[in-house]
Amino acid sequence: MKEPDRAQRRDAILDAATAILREKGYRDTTMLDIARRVSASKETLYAWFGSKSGLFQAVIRRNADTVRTVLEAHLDGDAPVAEALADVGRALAGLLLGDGAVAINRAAISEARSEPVLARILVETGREATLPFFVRYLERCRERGFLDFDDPWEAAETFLGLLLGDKQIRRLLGVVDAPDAGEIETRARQAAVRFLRLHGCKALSGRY
Amino acid sequence: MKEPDRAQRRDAILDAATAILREKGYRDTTMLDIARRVSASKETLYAWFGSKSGLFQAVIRRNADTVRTVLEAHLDGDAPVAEALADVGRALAGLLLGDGAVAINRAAISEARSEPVLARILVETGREATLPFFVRYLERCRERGFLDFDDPWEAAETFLGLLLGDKQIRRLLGVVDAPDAGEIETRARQAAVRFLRLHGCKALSGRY
DNA sequence: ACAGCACCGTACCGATGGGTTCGGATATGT
DNA sequence: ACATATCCGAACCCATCGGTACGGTGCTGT
Repeated sequence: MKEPDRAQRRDAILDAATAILREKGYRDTTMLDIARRVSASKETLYAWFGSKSGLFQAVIRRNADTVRTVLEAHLDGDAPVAEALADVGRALAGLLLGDGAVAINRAAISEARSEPVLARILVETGREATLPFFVRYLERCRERGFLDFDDPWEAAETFLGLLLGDKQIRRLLGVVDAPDAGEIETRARQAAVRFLRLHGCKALSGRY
Repeated sequence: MKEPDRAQRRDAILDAATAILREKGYRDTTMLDIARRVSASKETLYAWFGSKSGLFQAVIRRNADTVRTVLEAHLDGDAPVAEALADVGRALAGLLLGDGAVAINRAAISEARSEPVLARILVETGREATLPFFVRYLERCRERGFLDFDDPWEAAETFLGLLLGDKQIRRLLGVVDAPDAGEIETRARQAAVRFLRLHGCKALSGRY
């Protein structure tokens, strides 16, 4: 198989795995399911990815890449702080509360005790790869006198808390649906407003 | 078996189930494991609880009862708002981030897609049974002019977000340990302070 | 044209665990 | 002391699924 075909096929397999993961959850997603959906054989899946866990590690990595790319795009402009925060809040809320991320997080959590590989990959390529950008952004704002806080990592976690509340847990438990565009918008705005109320420099009010 | 013995035995079974759940996770906890630990037979387990799911529904219910009891105790005094918030924050953080609740939440999340029973019970007996007390408390504070907000449910979620940040998710993913007493203390205090900064009535500063 | 490789489809293996059944033991109530 | 109900322990049934092996097929590069 030629290289471009190969990459395309690999993407198709990961797409199928993602789709079935969303439909049935990790435990109930069998390698045969995935093989059938893309008209591949189990043998090929094992040849390419080694194991079920390996296949889903690839799924997680690919997903995390797209998330990271989207996120960084919102943090390198020089928009007013309130807008930048709302922007990143919108993106983050949409991604983390969406069906895809929920399915992946469920998978990682299901296996967290016996086989923490998925969880480790998820955290490494997700939070630990993405949050530093946000932290650096917050520090830049502090240097310019727009924001005030002691620990930027703690501030970042505060923003996450304000943005998500306990909605992410309820999503994982399956008792609420993914937020629509309207809810995402209000969550992002509220989080930005409240974060500024906590950490915005009073002296600069109105100039954010 | 006499009634008191029966209740005691039931408790022993639920204790064993909880312990093994914490050790091995839901999927890897077998009915035989539980039976052996309490020197019971699988038949008895099925006679009493119907199924594995039924047994763990009972585990969740019993756990939720103790959580609710603890929580309510912190909300009916007339301590200063800041102290009451810190109190409930301490209790909540200790419980929700502890090994027991983490194991239960993992179990519910693992089964959330195919068999949402555990998740439903968890939410019904947990959040939906407990949060109303907190919401009523917030409303009382608003009536007395100590707090200011539009929607008490949203305010309650904000408090949860400030208290937990994304620590609960990282706990579920197994990448951080349960917080020690010191961390719980600072989380609770910080959450209370910040919540008051957002929703405390300025006019009453210093009188909370 | 032909050798070689990758791939498909299917059958198979081994282990696991939920749930059921049954024989024998123990306790309860009369 | 006897009848009844409950419980233990072990064997059993059965479905599932990760992983492997194999025979057949089509594309690739020479």
